[in-house]
Amino acid sequence: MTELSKTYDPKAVEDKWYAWWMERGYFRGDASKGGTPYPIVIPPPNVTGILHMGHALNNTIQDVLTRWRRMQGYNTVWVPGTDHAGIATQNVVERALKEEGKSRHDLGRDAFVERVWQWREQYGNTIKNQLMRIGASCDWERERFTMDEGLSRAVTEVFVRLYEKNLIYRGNYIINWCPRCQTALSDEESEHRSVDGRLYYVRYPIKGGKKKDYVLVATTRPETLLGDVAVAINPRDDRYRHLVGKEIVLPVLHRTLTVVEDDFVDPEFGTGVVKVTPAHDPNDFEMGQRHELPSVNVMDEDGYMNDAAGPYKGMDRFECRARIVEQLKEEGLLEREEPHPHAVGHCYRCDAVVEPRLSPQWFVKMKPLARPALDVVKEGRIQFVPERWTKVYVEWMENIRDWCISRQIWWGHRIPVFYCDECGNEWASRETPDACAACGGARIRQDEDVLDTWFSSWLWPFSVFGWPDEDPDRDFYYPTATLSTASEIIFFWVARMVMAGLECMNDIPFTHVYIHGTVRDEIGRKMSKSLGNSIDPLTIVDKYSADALRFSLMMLSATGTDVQLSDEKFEIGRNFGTKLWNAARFMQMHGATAPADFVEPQFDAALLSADDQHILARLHDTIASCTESLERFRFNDYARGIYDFLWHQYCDWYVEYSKPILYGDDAVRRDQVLKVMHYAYANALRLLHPLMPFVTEELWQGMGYNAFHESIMIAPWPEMREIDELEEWGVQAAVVSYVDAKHDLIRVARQLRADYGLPPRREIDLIIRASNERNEKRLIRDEESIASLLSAKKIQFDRHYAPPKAMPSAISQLGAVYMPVEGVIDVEQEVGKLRVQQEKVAAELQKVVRKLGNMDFISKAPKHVVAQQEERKKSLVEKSDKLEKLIETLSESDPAASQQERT
RNA sequence: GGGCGGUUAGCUCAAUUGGCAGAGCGCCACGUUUACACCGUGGAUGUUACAGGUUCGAGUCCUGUACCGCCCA
Repeated sequence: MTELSKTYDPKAVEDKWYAWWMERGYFRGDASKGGTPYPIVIPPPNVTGILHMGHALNNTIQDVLTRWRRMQGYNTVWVPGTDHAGIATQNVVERALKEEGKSRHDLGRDAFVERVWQWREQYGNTIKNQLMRIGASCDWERERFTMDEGLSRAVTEVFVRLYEKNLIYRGNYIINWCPRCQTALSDEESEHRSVDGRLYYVRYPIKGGKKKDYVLVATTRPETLLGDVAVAINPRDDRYRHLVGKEIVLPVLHRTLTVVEDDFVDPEFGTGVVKVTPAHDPNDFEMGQRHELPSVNVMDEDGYMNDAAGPYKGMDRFECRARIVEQLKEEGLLEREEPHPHAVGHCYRCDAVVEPRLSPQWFVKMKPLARPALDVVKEGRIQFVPERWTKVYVEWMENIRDWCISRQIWWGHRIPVFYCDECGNEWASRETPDACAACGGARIRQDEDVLDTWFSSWLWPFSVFGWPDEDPDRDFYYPTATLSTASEIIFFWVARMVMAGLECMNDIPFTHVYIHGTVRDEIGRKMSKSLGNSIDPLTIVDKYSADALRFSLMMLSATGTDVQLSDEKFEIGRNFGTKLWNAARFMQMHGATAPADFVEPQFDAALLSADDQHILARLHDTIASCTESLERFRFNDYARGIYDFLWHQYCDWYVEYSKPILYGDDAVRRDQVLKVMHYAYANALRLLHPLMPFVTEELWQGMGYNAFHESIMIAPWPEMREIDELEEWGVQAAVVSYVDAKHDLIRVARQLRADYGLPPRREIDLIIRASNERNEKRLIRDEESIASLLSAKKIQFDRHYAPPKAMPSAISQLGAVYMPVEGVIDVEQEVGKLRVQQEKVAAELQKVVRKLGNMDFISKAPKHVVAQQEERKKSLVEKSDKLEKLIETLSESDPAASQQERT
């Protein structure tokens, strides 16, 4: 046992223990050891990522689960890694190139990809190191990257399989296009945000008609009229029957448009007539298909207008919008415009306004994959926590649309599809072929596109375990246990993993999905880089310690609800760590006795005092509640449970109780107290370890508990003993309740002291009139500690005490407390105080009496509730009587007498 | 437009199957006490958003309203 320093210095400790844990290989998962597996795969952060509070929260959750299950003896593994974040990473490297005045095209594809790898070598470990700083017990030997050779093979394998099953196809459709990143996006990657747009009402002249013959069309994107091929009306809309068969003149370009009838048109929206632009709107595209309309694409991939835009060629899309509006005005074709807030898609990577664009892309056919993924959730084989997310998942699955997986970038898994320029063959291949699979021709080329990053992430729960190769680890660790993530990721990732798991492994990827809340700032805004309101977790680690960061996050986040953070919130964790530390120092000061065996402590029942029994019972309550809270993903209840035990049970009561004994000279009692203390403390440390790994390890070592288990990390999780088992140790339930009542008595007496403005240290005399003989005996046995807790010089026990004069007094469950004070007491004031108490009791009593007088209550409420109320009535009546008696005694006493005494 | 969540002490949030509304911070008073001022002791603070309903009993269940947030179109 080394002496603990006066204050806890996390900086000196955290790196040391992390390195030691690594060295001892505690994080390593070893399938060959068997047992019950408890695997978690990390939601892979972007390789470009730096740790933000959301990561800190999510990874603390995973670490708590992992460390807890590891202590419980599960064969645990937490697999870490990063994903290659195609668009984001390419953007980062392109930005760096731009500084050098180069573009990726200057380098060429191979050199550019090489450059990204270099970047990754240099900067890709940032988040890994940060996870280590917060104590994440990942098995780093298993660290994976989605662009690794093995994981890339998994991607190719899945692509080829799905291609061969016709579940992957290529087609010309409207997709979400980011003109800045110049790539297609999936529907999920286009984030809809409300924008203050305008709705423009444009006159489209009827061909051959007079000037007043026109149809009025409403649009939010006037620039797309350049690509119009028709106007559409609802076939049931009588207002426009006359248009059928007419031809319409497109403003600006004067092309001829047809009129089509389509149920899709909502007669209520705008004028009930819509322009049809198949190349620039998904609904119009479908209408175009239905009516065999041509598509006119008027925009290039960079968001500038192309040849088809005629005079507007070469103009930016927004500039073009403004100019078209101007021209329409000039020509008298803009009837009116009105404000029109509507949702507009934005690129989730660069925030540019997404442009619907007709282009050839690769898609995954989702319906066949979704069906089984829906079943496993509906059957409860996969459970969401909190449960409400099930519905979100189910609804998305039921309305699933095909997944656009091709991206027009260079960093990522290149689509393993090959084309033969000789025979036109197209095929998917696991290997890079030398010749055409059909004609043997050598003029073959690979598809230029790469795959969506999520196309590799959705394989993560099994690709990290070596799939598609045979792998004993995968047999053991798949399916994984819990997936912890944020709600934004349910569609992107969780849902797709379930589909991939069922498709490739024929089994679910995890049994539980824990959806944690969103981290917000102190005024409730989501933390984001652009708002600049983020709190950097590493700054918090430096300022308050990793344990404080972890503890505060868990304490504040009720299951799945959002967390509002500010710097000061981390003081909770820091203060708690300090409290813990000082409790250990206190124990250490009081003797170098070797700690008792805290697993099978073998207490001598005869030696257990009431307070010993009480703290043991409370400890086991806490073990039960912490364990249950963790099983139910109730992390804040877990944090609160151990916090309350250590601070309010152990430190506030037991340590205070122990002081007279430890400072006294009864060696047997001293040993007993220390034995109980160490037992309780060592167990509490273990309960706390998953949450505050560093300080608990430091204390484990510092207190010498390593004699039993060399590290707290591998010490067993405390085992809950039922009360009957505790009874065998000598813990009696009745005694435990007595101690609760004694605490109440002490509180009441302290209040008395405070009411009379006595400084805490000033010693007083007390008289206790116990309510019965049994309680009196118990109290007498505890006299020393009661006196110490109340700074009483002397306590007189007298079951028939009648105060000779007016005297401050109070009532507790165990009896009345009298405090003889020097000098006059204000009888009136004292009586007044008691009357207030009496009124409160009377009010309560009245409520209870009314309840018990209600026949409906007696007959309909469960028996135990009625019994509870009767018990309550009894104790209230008692209390009321005692108060009444006190008031009487006081009122009868002669103030003059005490006046005399004073002189 | 559809869906989900929220509204409880000054602030941030708890409250299991409906059964005595709690915690942390902050506030007030006292206190440097020989583990800890990152502390101790005591105290004050509630129309549980609003309006109905069900029930012996509602913060909790039902209906509606208002406001806030998120997701999807």
